[in-house]
Amino acid sequence: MKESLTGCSVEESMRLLGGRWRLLLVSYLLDGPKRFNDLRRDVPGISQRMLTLDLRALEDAGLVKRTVYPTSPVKVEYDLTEDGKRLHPVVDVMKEFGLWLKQRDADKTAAR
Amino acid sequence: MKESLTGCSVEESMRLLGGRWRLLLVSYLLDGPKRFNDLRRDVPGISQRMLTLDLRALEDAGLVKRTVYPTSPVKVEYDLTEDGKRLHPVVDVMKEFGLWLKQRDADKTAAR
DNA sequence: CAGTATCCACAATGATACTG
DNA sequence: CAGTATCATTGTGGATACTG
Repeated sequence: MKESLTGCSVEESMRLLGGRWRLLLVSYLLDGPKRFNDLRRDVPGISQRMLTLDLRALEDAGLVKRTVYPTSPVKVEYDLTEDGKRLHPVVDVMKEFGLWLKQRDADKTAAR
Repeated sequence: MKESLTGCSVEESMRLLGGRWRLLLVSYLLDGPKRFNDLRRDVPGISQRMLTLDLRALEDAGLVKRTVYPTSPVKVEYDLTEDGKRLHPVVDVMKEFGLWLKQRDADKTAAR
């Protein structure tokens, strides 16, 4: 394969996952299936609107599966698909970098 | 101040790297130091403005070092710092996922 | 419970022109 | 060559109210 394609695949990933919440949602879904309001609780700060939009985007990308149980009131479960589970290493590496970054900046602030 | 939950470090990373171009720029800088116009060529589609802004952001985050050689005309080199090189695994994993994603979608399109 | 529907603010990005 | 400056457009996210 051409070299030019490899660079663009980073862009490709970021286009899908680059929002503020998407990868974060995925990181919670790695624990197992979750309901809508579970995710609202897990991700304090996200609005209903963004939660819906990002879940839809992940669903459209085939990374998340939405299951509706026709109880009353309805129960909806979100779960990673097999494709979605491919994000595990992505989440891990982002988490690790984020932790390091926060630690570094904490040290920087402390040193001032 | 936000809570220091593990999940939030994913958010932390994405806040810094979540733009359209930043991680892509880093991926090219992993090859070695590059000049401004090298990067413009490497990343077709990026505007001068965004290239400047994102390089500044990465510089401010301590991930990229900017070196000016006082020749005429001036030569400016951008290079990853040691901290910036910590992004290598991030880039790798994003590249890998992006490649897989493009391949999957190509197959999907072909099957239509 | 799990959403939609609106409306709005602001950030991100782009286009174009100009400069030391 | 390596940028700035300015303006316009698009995208992202938030607030609030409402619904089956």
